[in-house]
Amino acid sequence: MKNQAINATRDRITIRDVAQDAGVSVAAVSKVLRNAYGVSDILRTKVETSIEKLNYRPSVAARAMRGRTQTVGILVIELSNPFLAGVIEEANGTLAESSFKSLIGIGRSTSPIEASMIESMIDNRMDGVLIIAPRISGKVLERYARQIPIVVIAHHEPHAQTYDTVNSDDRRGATLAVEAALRSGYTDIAMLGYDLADSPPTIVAVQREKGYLDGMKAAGLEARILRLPLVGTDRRAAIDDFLVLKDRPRAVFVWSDLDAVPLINAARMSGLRVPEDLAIIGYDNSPMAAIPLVGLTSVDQNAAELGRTAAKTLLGRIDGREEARHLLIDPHVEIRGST
DNA sequence: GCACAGGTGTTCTTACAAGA
DNA sequence: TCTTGTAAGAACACCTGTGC
Repeated sequence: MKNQAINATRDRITIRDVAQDAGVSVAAVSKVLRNAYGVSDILRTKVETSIEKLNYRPSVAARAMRGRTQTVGILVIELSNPFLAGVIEEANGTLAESSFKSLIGIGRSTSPIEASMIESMIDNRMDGVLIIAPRISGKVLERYARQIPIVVIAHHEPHAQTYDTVNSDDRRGATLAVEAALRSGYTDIAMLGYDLADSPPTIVAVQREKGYLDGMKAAGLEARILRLPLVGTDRRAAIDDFLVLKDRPRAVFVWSDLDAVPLINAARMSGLRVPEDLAIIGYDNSPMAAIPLVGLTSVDQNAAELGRTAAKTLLGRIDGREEARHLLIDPHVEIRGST
């Protein structure tokens, strides 16, 4: 086993092999790789020919010893949320423009797994970590951020000192949803949230509840929050129960399209007319909400802008910026048939 | 046998000297 | 002045020697 490992190391093509094949020094190869000043076209051609011939790839581990690996970890809560795809795609594209590669880890909505993933990213000497909607506490993130640059999306912690946050203004977005319902003539507006008992105060759902309460208070209306079971559990029965409530509201703001899309589907399947019997507003403006047969009015938190801004913020951290930044991106409501 | 310190190997980068 | 090479250095894992 040990011999195999040694052979694997020796079989690897190194910068020395390239230098020997091209008939130049190791330093010359290093300069070509880094596109450094002072390299003639002839030398560059020689080196590039040998790199291609030997199929050489620089060792990330060895580069890490000198400083950067040019890799960034992206840690996501899960992959079933279609909204996240837009964030990841834009972040990945922005990082690629700066020659950084991104590797994705899935936290599966549990703090220990998220912590383990972050530690692996640190151990693999990644240059930074982009975390989307973590369950892990801000205190723990502060600790990790002393070891590696961290930017967090969908995590409201405006007082964090060692890491940056980039968020949609979730509180404002929820207020906009209430205002959109009011403009459509609804006054009996409830919110469908979920059980926040074991959730940290930094999660987006908490901000969205505050925004809903702000909107209802400003309109002089009574707020009413109904709760589904925890995210990750089967909530179909709870949605069905909501639809047959005797005092079912005329309009409902749902904390996320993750629940709003199943709700609109269940409502129609049970014979309810949307929006005539029940108006529904979601949050995220996920691709599913935009499908004409779904036609869900939803708060758009601009996934592409979130991903792009977060990636740029992380690159700034990697470049040595030390003061924390906490950025909010303006949401807007995308009106469709469900209201 | 264990802990500790120092040495060695690995891969790449960088400062600076030398040659055309 | 531009191009290239040498030597030193960085940072880690692993190895070896020494003393208790």
